Amino acid sequence: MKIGQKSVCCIGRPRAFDSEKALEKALEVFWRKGYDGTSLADLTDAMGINKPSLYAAFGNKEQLFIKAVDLYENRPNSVFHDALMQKTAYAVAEYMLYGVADDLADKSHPNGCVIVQGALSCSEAAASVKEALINKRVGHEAKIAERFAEAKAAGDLPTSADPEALARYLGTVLQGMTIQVTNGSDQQQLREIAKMALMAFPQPQ
Amino acid sequence: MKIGQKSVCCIGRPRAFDSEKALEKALEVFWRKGYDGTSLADLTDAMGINKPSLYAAFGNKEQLFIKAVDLYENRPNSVFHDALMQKTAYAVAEYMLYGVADDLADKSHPNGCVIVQGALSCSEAAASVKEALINKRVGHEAKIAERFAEAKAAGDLPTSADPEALARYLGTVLQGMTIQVTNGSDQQQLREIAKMALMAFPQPQ
DNA sequence: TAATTTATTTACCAGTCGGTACATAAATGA
DNA sequence: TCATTTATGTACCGACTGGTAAATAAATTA
Repeated sequence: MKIGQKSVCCIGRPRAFDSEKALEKALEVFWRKGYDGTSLADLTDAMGINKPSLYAAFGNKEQLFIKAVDLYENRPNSVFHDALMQKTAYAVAEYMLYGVADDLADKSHPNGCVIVQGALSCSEAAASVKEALINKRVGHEAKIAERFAEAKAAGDLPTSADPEALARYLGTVLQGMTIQVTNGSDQQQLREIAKMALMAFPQPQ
Repeated sequence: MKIGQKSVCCIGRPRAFDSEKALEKALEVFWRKGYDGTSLADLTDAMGINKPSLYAAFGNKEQLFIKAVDLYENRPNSVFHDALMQKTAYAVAEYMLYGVADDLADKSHPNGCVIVQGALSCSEAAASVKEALINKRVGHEAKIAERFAEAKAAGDLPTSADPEALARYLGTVLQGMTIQVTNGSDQQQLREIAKMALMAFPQPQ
């Protein structure tokens, strides 16, 4: 609905910070410290803004967390979406296992996965956040199961295969790998785990 | 060093609570809420004592957590120790996977594993607790690797087997299963995961 | 009974928690 | 220039954080 006007954007004083970059900073803190472990002071320090700006732009701590996790899910190099587009169920699992291994080993961002670690055990104040993350994890597994069901219909998984069980197994290994990296496992070790996990997966043909 | 005297125990006013039971209550709270998510008020409420008693008996929040986790590790029905005593490496893995599946499905205690979830992502105040839990997880895997190395020497694992890689894979699946149960997986589903994970493990003979 | 030792209760500490009221600053359109 | 709108900085809110000082209570030994 662009109307060729010189008005930059909106009425009122323009915000002095980049909303997206501030959200990235917030994500990094939540990722590192979890929801309960992150204070508003941690957030405003990292984001370079003060509390009223944070509340005006993002709602409150909980809504900021959800927005940060949404950003996390839609990261440009998200392994998840690319994996689902592989040609066979085996290739999907393989892409996801090695892709996550490589991503987890990447030291340019905090350890692990914010969806797994953000609010695993938590205070009552974080209960709704915990539930939101559970829904995301379950939803991801459901999408994998759906992809495996397609593969089964397409004939590249045996008729005896259980798409949901396969998805749960794959999810289990991926979630376990996020803990392994916190334990100190490096890229090679994570890829070894991926390789072993694949041995339990129905081979193509 | 029992000397047959009628003195019950010690000098001074006796404590009015059962130290072990209070510790069990503390464990349950930490298990459910994690270290950051648990407040001293949560603890004193659950333990039925007040703060000065807690501090006199257990030190501080951090020391109480460590003591609670020690209690957790030495639970009577701890799968871990029993698993290591099985006759073959495969039997060790099998016992551990199915044992953990059953234990995780047990609704008489909080979900998951306090060693995995207690301080995965956490505040700076919990950094030392996080490190202690990492050490425990790594230590457990090291004991499994040791057991697998014995098995390899005994000839019940192929000479090509890598005991440490096998232990890491097993640990990964077990840790992933603790998250699965929080996601809502039931006993049957956890046992399915255990079954699949075993398919990647070197078969006996 | 008196002195000693330890546990409990109450009340409190400074610091931090998530969140907001209010005054001011910077942009807009009229 | 002026009213309007939105963002910012400061200063504050009550509630809660982990932790403790001090008084009292209950056991011991002498």
